[in-house]
Amino acid sequence: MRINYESNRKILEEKQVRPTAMRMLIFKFLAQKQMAVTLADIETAFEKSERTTIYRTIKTFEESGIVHLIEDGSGVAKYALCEAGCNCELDSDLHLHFHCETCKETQCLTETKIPHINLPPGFTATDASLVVKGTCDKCNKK
Amino acid sequence: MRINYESNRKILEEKQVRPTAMRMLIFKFLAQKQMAVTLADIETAFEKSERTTIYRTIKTFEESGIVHLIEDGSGVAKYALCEAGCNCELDSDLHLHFHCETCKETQCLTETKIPHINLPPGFTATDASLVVKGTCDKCNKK
DNA sequence: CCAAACAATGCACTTCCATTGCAGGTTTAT
DNA sequence: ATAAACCTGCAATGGAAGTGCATTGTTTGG
Ligand SMILES: [Mn+2]
Ligand SMILES: [Mn+2]
Ligand SMILES: [Zn+2]
Ligand SMILES: [Zn+2]
Repeated sequence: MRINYESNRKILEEKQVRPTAMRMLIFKFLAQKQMAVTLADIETAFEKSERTTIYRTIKTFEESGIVHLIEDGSGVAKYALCEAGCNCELDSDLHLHFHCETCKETQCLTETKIPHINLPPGFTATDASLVVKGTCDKCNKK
Repeated sequence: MRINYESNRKILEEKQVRPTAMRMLIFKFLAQKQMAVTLADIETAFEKSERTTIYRTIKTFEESGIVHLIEDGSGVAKYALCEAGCNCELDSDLHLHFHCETCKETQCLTETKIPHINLPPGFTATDASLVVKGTCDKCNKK
C-alpha cells in the first residue's frame, strides 16, 4: 500500500494541495469508492472527524480540480474524483452522470461524453451537465 | 383579459386541479414569466400570501403535470410551466434547460430535445436531464 | 337551503444541509 | 527561533424544504 499512498500524495501535491492526514484519508476513501459520495457519506465513514473539516477538504479538492461536484437531482451535492488529466477547474467536464433508481448510487460514466448540442440562435454555451436516470449494470443483472 | 383568465382556469380544471384564487394567481405569474422561477420568486411577487400555500400549490402543479421541476445547479429548485400537450407526469420531459450565467435566469428550450445517448452495456435509462450553461440570446445582444 | 364531508389555507415548528467566525494547533519559510 | 500561512475543531447561523394541526372555504347529497 506504500506505493498507493505515495501516488495519492503526489496527486495532491501536483494540485498544490498539502497532503494532511485528513486529506489523504478522504482522498483514499474517494479513490476506493467507485461511486459519487455525499459529505454525509464521508462523515459516516470517519466518525471521528469533524463535519467542517470534511466540508472544507472537499471544497479544497473541488477548487483544485481533484474532485468534481455532481448534482444528480437527489437534492444533496455529490462528489467524485476527477480522472487523471482532467482539467475541470478550467475546462468543463463533459462526461455524463448516471443515477441508478434501484441502488440509489450515482456514478461517472467517463467514457460517455455529452454530445454536441445545437442551441437556438443567439445562445452560447460554456458548460453542460447531463444526468441520466435508470438502472445500472449491476442492478440489471439481479 | 377575461379570455385569458378563462383559458387558464380551463387548463387547471383539465388537470383536475381546483382553480382557487391563489392557484390562479400563481398560474398567471408563471405564464407571464418566460423563465423558470423559484419558490422565493413567487413569494416575493405575492407578499401577502403564505410560503406554505405557495409550496403546496407548486407541489400540486408538479404532481398534476402543470409545471415541471428544473434543477439547474444553482442549488434551489426552479419550476416552469409545461407546454400544452406535455405529459411529463407520465413520460419524461426531454427538452433541455439553459442557465444564463450573465442574467442568472434559467429557461426551457423546448425546441431543443435531448439527443439519444448510447449508454455502456447493462445500463438502461428511464429519464434524462440536460442543463447547458452559458450566455442567453438577450445577454449576447448587449 | 343546510349540514356534513372534503379540500385548501395559515401558522408554528422541525429537519436537513450548507456555510461562516473564531480560537487554537500545525506546518512552512525566513 | 520566530512569524506568517495554513489547517482543524467547535459553535453558531442561514436558507430552503417539509410536516402537523387548527381554521377557513367549497362542494355536494339530502
Ligand atoms: Mn463525473
Ligand atoms: Mn423545461
Ligand atoms: Zn444500481
Ligand atoms: Zn441571460
